[in-house]
Amino acid sequence: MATSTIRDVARFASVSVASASRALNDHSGVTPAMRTRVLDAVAALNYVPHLGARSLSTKRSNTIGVVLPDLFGEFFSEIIRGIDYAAHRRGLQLLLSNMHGSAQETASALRAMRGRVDGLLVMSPQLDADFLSHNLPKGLPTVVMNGRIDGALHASIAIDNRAGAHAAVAHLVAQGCKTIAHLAGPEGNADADERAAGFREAVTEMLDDGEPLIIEGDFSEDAGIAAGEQLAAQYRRVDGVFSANDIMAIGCMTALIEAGVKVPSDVAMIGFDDVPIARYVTPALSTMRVHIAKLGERALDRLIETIEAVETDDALDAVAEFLTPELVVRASSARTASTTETTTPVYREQGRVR
Amino acid sequence: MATSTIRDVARFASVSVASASRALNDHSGVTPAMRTRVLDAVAALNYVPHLGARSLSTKRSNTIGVVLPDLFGEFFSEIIRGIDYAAHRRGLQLLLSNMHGSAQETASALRAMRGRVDGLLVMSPQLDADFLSHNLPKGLPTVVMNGRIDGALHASIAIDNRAGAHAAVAHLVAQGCKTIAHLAGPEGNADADERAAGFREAVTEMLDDGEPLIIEGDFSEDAGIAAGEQLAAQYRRVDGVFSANDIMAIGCMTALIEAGVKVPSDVAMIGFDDVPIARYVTPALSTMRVHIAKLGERALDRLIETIEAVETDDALDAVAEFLTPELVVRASSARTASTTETTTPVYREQGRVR
DNA sequence: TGGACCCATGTAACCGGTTACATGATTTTC
DNA sequence: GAAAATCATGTAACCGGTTACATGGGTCCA
Repeated sequence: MATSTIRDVARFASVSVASASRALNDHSGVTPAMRTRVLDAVAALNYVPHLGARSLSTKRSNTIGVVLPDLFGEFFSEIIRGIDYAAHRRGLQLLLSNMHGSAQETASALRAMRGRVDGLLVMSPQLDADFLSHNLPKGLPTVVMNGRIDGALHASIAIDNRAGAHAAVAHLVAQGCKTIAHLAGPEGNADADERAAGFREAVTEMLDDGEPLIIEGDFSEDAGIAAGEQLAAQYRRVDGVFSANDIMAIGCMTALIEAGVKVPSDVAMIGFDDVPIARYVTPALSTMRVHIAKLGERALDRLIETIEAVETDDALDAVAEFLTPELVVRASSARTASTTETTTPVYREQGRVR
Repeated sequence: MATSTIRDVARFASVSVASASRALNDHSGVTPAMRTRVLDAVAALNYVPHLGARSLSTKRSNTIGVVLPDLFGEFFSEIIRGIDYAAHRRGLQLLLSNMHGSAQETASALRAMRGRVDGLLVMSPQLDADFLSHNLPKGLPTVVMNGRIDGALHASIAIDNRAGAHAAVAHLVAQGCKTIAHLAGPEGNADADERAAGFREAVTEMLDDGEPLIIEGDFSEDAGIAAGEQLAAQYRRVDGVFSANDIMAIGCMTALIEAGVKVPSDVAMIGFDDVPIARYVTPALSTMRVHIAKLGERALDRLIETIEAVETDDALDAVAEFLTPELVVRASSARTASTTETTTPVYREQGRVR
């Protein structure tokens, strides 16, 4: 049996489509009698409204488009979880589009959102504002997550990578580290670049130790392992490592330990992100916690604000908002029994798992 | 400036909307001259087609609806990754809907897909086939992942939990375990129930040891910790644990070790799923690997087959398909230097990380 | 030169909803 | 008791695309 339309319902109930529609949408001015007639017909025909058609006429889809780059595991699920949480609270659905690969593909992913969503959440650590504003369907409210906030053409929300890097370095220095290396993420990635820049600043500020030491990486575990092996071969020089993300830190730590280097006593290690795994490795990894889910949640909230502003014609300026990472001290960097911190509030693990 | 429609394009190019549409969709029988005129207009007006409108008339949305329960972390991201991978290959988008909570909500999530998607992927470890067939928009191709395959009303794909449980128990037995306990998942969850059933069968089959020992759990780390504490208090009786998922196994292992119980020599431990964390804990966790991403990928592939079958009016029967988990031996259960396995091909870790 | 045929283009209906406006019945008001 | 106001319901246009069918100009062939 073919699925039925509102006209079938109207015919079955011997009323007009307008009445059927009104009854279905709880409009005012509908007789109880009329309402029950329509609802009976709906039940009899097992009618389910066609939401595509509805959104065409109402210009409201109750759907938010989410465009993400090809993401490293934990980060991906957490950000989706956050977005989904906020969306679900408002009865919104998510139209998901991962852009594996080329700018070409990204452009088409962005265009494919036109007419299907009420707003767009875009995460683009490697794309610049130009590209975005050129390829976003005009008039579609958009919030950029974690991008380069060049032109401030769109509302955006991102991690305060610089502050995070500062806090991480400050922590290592407080632990007595004299020579700190940075295990960097892929060049061209906005987050990675900012973390490296923050590291440079912090090191020249807090240690008068000549050139900041940077090891190239790409956010992968293998890069961390390679770095660890390299460091182990010359480890006398370095007594602290600040990695641009957790997974590299874990790889690096593994390689160091395998080579007989003691963590944290020989080399203190701190990562970035606080992915779930960080708690489970041995020694547990200190890190700059980014509340990834909250980032997604907040991004969605701001998108809603933007959408509402557009509807009421309020001009809302494209403010850039930042989430400050939080220092989490675990075994991989804890040299002194009690650590005092100044830069950021210290979050202490509640125990349980090591 | 308001976004432009195809009629604007047609007017700008001084052609009919039909021609504009044909030119845009690469139909045959369009003069090169016509095509360029239209494309010029498109460029001039920065026209982006309204995909909602298009799918209303073509009855094709190029979108797949995905309805998932509120998922424990790793599983969620992996399954989405798999689905997304297969979808992306075909140029499909995903409309995501998590059903936190009630059946009521689930029903509305399912209905909300009507008219927005070409097919549906539903994961419902706790819903029965009745509920589904009653609430799925009629005529919408659907593949059920990991559900109870009661009535075989829909195509489905799931994990062969029974085989997995058998293999896990066989492995523990091969390691010399005499008294094996099962750390169970939440009752009512199809996967959990099947794993427990498989465990019961395997134990009565391989060990003539009276009543199978089952500890209640709920898939959470805390449940694992509680179980570990409980076991430690009486550990002489149990020398092997098969946990219904990895995260409970990890919690259990942590609690055991903290209580001075040696893993694997006192108690051998094996989990289920092979979430990424399993490799990183100490000792690394043996597990039944479920290629979660592949599950999602395969589900999407089958959905496409179903959709195509509907289009060509081929009847395609609702076959249930199973993915067999793979035994992965790591330190948490490796008592003998070389382990020989019979039930399932053994996958050996490539090294690197510990 | 005229009819058959081909082919590019245009006209208008349609997908399945919503809603502005028209209509006619009922109630209110003086 | 007639005019005005109110209100439930119906008619038809509209959202922005696609496409069946109509149209008319050009080519081919007798």
